[in-house]
Amino acid sequence: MPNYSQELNPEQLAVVEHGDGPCLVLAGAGSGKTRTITYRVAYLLEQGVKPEEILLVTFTNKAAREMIFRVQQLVGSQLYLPWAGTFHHIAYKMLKKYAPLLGYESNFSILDSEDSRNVIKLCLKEKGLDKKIKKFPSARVVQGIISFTRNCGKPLEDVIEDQYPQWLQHIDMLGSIAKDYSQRKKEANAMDFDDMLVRLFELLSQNPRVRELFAQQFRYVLVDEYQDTNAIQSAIVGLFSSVHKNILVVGDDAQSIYSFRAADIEHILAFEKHYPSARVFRLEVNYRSTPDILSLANDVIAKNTNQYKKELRSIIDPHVKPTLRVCAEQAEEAEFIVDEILALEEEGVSFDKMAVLFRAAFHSQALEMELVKRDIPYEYRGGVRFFERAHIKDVLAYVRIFVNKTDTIAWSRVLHMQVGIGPATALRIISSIQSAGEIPLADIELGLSARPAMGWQEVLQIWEAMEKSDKTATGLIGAVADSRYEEYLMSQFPDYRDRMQDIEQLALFAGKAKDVSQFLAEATMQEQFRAAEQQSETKYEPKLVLSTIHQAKGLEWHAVFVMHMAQGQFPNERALKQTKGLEEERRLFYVAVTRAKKNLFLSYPIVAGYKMLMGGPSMFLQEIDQDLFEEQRGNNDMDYSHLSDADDGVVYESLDNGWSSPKKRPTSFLMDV
DNA sequence: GTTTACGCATCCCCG
DNA sequence: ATGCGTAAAC
Repeated sequence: MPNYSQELNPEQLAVVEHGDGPCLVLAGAGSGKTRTITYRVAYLLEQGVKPEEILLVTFTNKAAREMIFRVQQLVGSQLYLPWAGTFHHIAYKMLKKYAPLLGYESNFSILDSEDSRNVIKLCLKEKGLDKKIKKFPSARVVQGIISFTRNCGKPLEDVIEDQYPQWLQHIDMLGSIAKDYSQRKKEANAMDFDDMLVRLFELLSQNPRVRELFAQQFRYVLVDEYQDTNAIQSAIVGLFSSVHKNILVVGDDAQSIYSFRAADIEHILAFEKHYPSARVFRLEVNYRSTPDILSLANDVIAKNTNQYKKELRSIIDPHVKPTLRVCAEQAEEAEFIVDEILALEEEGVSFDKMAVLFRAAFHSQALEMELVKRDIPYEYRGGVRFFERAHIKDVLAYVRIFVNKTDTIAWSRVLHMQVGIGPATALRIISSIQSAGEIPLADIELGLSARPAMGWQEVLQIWEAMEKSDKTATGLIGAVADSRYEEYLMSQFPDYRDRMQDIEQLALFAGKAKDVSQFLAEATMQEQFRAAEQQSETKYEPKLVLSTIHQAKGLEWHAVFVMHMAQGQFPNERALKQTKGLEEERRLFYVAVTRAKKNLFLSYPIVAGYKMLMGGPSMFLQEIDQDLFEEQRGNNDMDYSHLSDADDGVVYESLDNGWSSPKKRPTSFLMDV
């Protein structure tokens, strides 16, 4: 059993030993938040609370795994916390059981965001909106509008007025598309990510008996990262704790950075209003960063007004002031970063103890070129997730139709893989299957001509192989892979060997799942699983981390570089147009600097690429106390006078392959049309 | 009528 | 890299 008073500081201890009732824990960056939660759980268990009486909601799967692991270490046994996980995991578990109450079959499919976008494309096409008759938002934008609306709990009109005023004239059409989209999903017995939350809320609010059952069971509700919850999540949490009122939320309003997916800082700020009897605790002792870094961080966040005032205190000895490096251009910024990294490595800081952070993914392009040139191993956090790779999704689509024959989205994917079957034939086959109901696939009359018929036969062969398998997730994947899929990959892609290896990894992952639906759900809900290729590396090699700031949240490194701190880039121009956008950008900067333990380097280029004038230093650099960092300038002083007449000739050109824009923009790119 | 091949725009703010 | 619109091929 842990020795609480010895292993926790007084602030943390107070939270852990808090009795009953609502409770808000404002946990600053690096203040031992995870530690506090895990000790709290251990404490509750020690008080005789049963594992199934604790609901522990986290933001990511990784956080859930880590907390479960650490609680296990504390209580020293193979403890099972059945209700610890992300909102989506918990929702899935409940929805699976109560699907019929909501009009779903319990074998419902889960659509990932690409699937859902494809359905929206169909809806748009149906309305004749695919042609550019009149300007209409793209499928991606429509998806964003619908998703945001559902998560923030406001009417569509409000969301469009606030966030998408340029589409106000299409408001009725958008509403109609949202309806069509919803209906298509329902017909396919499928839920998208938002449905997982919306349907759970429906289940609890419309079925008092179900709500009572869970609310009675959950004597203690704990929510991590509460500053990033959206309206529907916050409502769900409220329902779960409606009987015992033992709701403990942990978060840091200063790190609320997910408003683009409807997270709202107001939930944490208004917690006391919502739960008037709430006790508030603050964790302000920071175990991560030097005082030099924290002084800068505190000064950054002090510029925000909509927040709980906090002051992080360091317990570490001073080290060095943060550095601000003003660079002539992107290449020099990259060189500077690489030079510093090599110098630190020389001092014994290995590459994996350092990270370069940036506001937007493409900011790292110039740096990556330099890293390749200088032969520095790095890993880019981001890119296509394992379960979103095309070939993985192909195989999953076969498994999905096997589990849920009405999954038209998966069917469409399966059919389009066949040569000879295009959109028209696919549609015909899908509607035949839908109306056929329980009739075996092979018996369905389709009346196809020769070429499509051949493709269909191949699908049937794979289906039969799945029928003959042991029907476990691993067996089904094997059946698909052993059938014609390898040939298909071979015919389509030169790198088919790598792709087949991924599918082996998939089969391996499938071995861990309870049953096939569980496997499919896990696969779709694993937001950050990319382990396959990393684990199969022959030798472990420490790598420098490149990451967006969003992805860096919750992590820490010995040395952190925040690059591209130029006006227009960070704060991001588009983000500034949002209401309360500036404060969120500032929080993002705060998140970035609080990742650093010992060394913090800030940098920005004056020009980037060819003839592109950056906007000078970020306002975040200008507004803070200039004594809090050491400013350095590059050696090669350049003459920028030729750029000052940046009239309508200024062109935004990115450096390489990616996608350079050939069109001239009417004004500086900073205006961002 | 359907499918496929090919050129060109677009994806990039953030998960 | 991917996704689309268009035009040739089945």
